[in-house]
Amino acid sequence: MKFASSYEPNQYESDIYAAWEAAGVFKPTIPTIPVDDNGDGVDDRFEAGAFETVLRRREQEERSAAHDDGPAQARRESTASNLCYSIVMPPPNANGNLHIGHGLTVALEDSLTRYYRLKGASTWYIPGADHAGFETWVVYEKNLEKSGHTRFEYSRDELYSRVWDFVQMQRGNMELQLRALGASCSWDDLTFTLDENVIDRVYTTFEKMWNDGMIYRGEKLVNYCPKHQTAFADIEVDHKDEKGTLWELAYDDIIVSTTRPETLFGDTAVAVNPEDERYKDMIGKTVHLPLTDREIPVIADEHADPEYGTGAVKITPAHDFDDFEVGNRHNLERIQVISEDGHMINVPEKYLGLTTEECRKQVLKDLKDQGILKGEKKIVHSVAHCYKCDTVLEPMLKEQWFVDVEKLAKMAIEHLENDEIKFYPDNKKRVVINYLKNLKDWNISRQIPWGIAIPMFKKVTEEATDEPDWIFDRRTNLTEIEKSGTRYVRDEDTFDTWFSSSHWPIVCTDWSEENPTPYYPLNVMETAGDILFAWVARMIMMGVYVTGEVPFKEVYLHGLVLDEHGQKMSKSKGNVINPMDLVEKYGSDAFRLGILRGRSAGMNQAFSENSVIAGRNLCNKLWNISRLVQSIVDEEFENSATRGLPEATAEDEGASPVTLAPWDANCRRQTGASDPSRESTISNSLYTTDNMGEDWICREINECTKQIEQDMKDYRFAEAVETLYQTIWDKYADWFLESQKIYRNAALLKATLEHLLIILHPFAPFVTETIWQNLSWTEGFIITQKWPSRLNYDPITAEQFESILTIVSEVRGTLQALPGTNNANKYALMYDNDSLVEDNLLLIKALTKVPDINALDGKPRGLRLALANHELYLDVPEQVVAEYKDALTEKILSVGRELDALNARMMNPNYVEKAPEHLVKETKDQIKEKEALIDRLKTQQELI
RNA sequence: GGGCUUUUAGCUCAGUUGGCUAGAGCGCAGCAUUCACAUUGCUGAGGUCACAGGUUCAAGCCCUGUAAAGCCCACCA
Repeated sequence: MKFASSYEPNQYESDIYAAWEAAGVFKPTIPTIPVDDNGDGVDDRFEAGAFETVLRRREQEERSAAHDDGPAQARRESTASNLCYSIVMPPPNANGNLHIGHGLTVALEDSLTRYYRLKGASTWYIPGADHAGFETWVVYEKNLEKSGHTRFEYSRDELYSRVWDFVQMQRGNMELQLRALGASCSWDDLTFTLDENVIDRVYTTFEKMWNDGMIYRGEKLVNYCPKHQTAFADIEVDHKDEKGTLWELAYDDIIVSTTRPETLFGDTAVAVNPEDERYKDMIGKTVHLPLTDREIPVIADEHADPEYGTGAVKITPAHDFDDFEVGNRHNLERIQVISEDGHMINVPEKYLGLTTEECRKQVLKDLKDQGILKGEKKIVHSVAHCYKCDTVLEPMLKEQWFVDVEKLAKMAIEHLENDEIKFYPDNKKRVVINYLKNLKDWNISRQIPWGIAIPMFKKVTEEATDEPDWIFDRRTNLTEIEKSGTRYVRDEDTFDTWFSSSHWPIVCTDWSEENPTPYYPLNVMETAGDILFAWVARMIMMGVYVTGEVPFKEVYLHGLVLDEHGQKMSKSKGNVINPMDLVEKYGSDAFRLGILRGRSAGMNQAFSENSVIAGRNLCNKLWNISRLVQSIVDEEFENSATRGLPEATAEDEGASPVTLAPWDANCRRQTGASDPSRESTISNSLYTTDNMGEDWICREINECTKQIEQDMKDYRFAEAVETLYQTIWDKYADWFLESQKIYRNAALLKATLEHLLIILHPFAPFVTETIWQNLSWTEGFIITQKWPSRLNYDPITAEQFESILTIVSEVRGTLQALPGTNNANKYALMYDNDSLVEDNLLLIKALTKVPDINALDGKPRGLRLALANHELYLDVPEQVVAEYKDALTEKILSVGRELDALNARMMNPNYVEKAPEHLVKETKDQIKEKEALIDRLKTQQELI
């Protein structure tokens, strides 16, 4: 016996993965770089006919799902991109560990990759690693502080190289974990977000934008974390509702409302609504700013809401986003009173150097003493927090680089409205368009060293020349450069990580204008729904801007993986599930099957260990199915000389160049091959279907395969897994294999098992490959097999088998319901004039476990089964039948209720008139059947 | 304020263009045991499909409204 009695994933998974990797099966089969082997000056990948066999298969598929073809579609027709399937991995943190979300991502992406690989595409699943700018920086800075140092002791370049070393030391776990999850990605093509080609591409884009006038330097308010001393993009800000106080302060005759009294030193106006009668007379006058000797003007601006607070608002353009806008409209001075490390500056001596919090207390005290504080109210308002350290963010006036997004957004919207990207779930497309329509200019400067340096240099001002103040230059390894005799120093800031990430599909596929690749646009972008704006929207803008084409044809967004009670996982709640623990405990396949179960696009959904256990059970079931099938096939083929099994012709074989030696009894790989004569017989056998169950299982497997094809097209992973689960377990094992214990059909067993293994492989790669190798019927890896074509069967016999299923189920149910236990082998079954039963005596006997099945001799006796079309009796003594009487009455009643409902439907003239004909006919048939059934049950009842 | 999503069995979810006598897994109850598999097999219980109206021969599905839960964007002096 080659197979152990249960499947132990840990014994096989890493070996299997290593074998795949060594054989190079993860690499795309169509080259990713241009080739011109025939020397005709044309990129061979784009020549039609180069991959005829694949193309033919593709065409068939395309034809069945033909849809309108835009110009881009037409251009790609008959080119290599038609045969390619590309997908990039959202890069996990290079020096981190994978969390449950990565587990889901890999399960989804790798299932797609493996499916399309089996379908014959040249698949390219491109792995990535993220330098995780801010995250990594925070961790590094914490370490630095622990060792008693601060970032200010080092230059930017020193810090960069220190973090680089730090990351290198920590690296590697993530890649190992991706392997453990079975990700069939092309490791040679792993892209790190700080790779040279990434930086290069980012600089090229930046230069293009600079030349196009889309980059500007501006002093604007940005959200600034005083602790981390860096600015954030709007999208990185965590808004939280908090309780606060609204204070009312008397600025002479006007009472203003504020939540931030300490910023009053930065006030340069008081605004009232132009329509507000209360303050009309004040407009244009000045008021005294408390605690200072300044006078500030009263201005009219729509921003002041007469309904809110006192209707008058102090304006601090340097420390509030709305006030900044008001300041711009009225040309107000911006006075910065809070420094970048959160202390008071440009304020009277008394307050100088206080933290904002200390200052607020002092200011309130002084205002109260002077009678200026007129009132306070508790309110709830939303406050911006640092998403990393939870510090309250300070709106800070800073010179930063901005991208004018108007053109970018407009182009992206055009392509989106042109339906060039299909979204799953589809409502997200509208959400993205809406976001892009309201997008504000994008602050791309970050004040952290760990990232891509902004390639801008500032003129050293002492030297007065006509040269521009800022110039673009790629030499960011230098802090200072000279150009046209003028000295320039490098801007110390780095790019917002999303600026470079937005190039991901371009850099991963190595697209360039000179060498467009058939792998761009990607077939699908699969990622988490919560980075729809930060990443997906930006990739679309950047893709269109750089390449003129959308970066991907479809977007699949997954939701959050919640805990088993639908709660968000968090360290503080202690409900975090580590995917690697589950892989360790139940195997990679079990994890993948478990996490895909019950999951649909865009939804935050619960996940529990139970679903992984269900997955593990399926793997074990499949393992044992294979064990049984192999034992039958082995036995049958040993006698095959006398049986004369037919042989397949050459074109039915799926030859593959890679071979693995089979495992021995201890599931370790042997060096030698197994008996070649036996192997060739098995691998060449063709099947015929000899009985109804065989036709039936072929039909069911075909249905299942078709279903999976549709599900994969629609990204319905959970449904695909569900279908497989039921086909393998309920149909193949519980019915077909049970019947094969009676009628053995080795060639069919082989064909069907291989078929099932292949269609399960995208979801459970390890167990299917392990079994494939153990069976060693067909050469090569399962991962590179062909997606199976339909099995041949006779539909009429397949349908007839359903009757057997009904009979067997009814016998089992009735036996259970009869008084007493263990009834199965007590009572014989009798049939009257029923050829279906007569022809399948052995099978029915085996499935029902009744001791005997006989033709009825003489008058009917015993218990008649509740079957409309079959005359079957259980040979039960009258006394037992009498005890069963209540159950029988209940059955008659329940069938009667069903019959009433059907009759009511037919009594409705509108139904008969308007419903489709086939439904009316169906109802009529059902009525006939129910009537017959009731009739039989009633005779039975009278017999008692 | 604007937008999105969800509500179906004890739990987690399916239910695709209306044809439903509403399904699955887990859980629960009963029965089985030298069988490929106890990570098993068989049988069963369990649902006014959130609520109220409407359209239709027919509504879990379509329309209108209500309620509850969750999310996103904007505002919040």
